[in-house]
Amino acid sequence: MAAATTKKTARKKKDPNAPKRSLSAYMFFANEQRDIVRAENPGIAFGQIGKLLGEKWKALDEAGKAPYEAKAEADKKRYELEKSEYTKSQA
DNA sequence: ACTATGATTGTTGGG
DNA sequence: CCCAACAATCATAGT
Repeated sequence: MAAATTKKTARKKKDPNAPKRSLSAYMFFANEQRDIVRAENPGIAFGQIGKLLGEKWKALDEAGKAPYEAKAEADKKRYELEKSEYTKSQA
């Protein structure tokens, strides 16, 4: 299997203005974990961190995700704004 | 109306 | 520079 291109996230602009998307709770969570996990695991490889993070992510309680979800919400609003322009411009 | 998809978001670390 | 697991997202299009 040489061709491991796996173009899952093939950057394909489908929208004219492409308001992009909003971040995910994971993105905010990762922002903190990146500091924590990596701090506790100095020199940890991305392969391990990725999986380890995911496990911990779900290991968190609702309250744990709360701050991250909250950020995701705020970010979504950010996207809404972009979309607003995008839709307007599109019309 | 509903569903399914696609595109995107950000992290890590190295060839 | 880009990729890949990891998770969420969630707006849009299509039927």
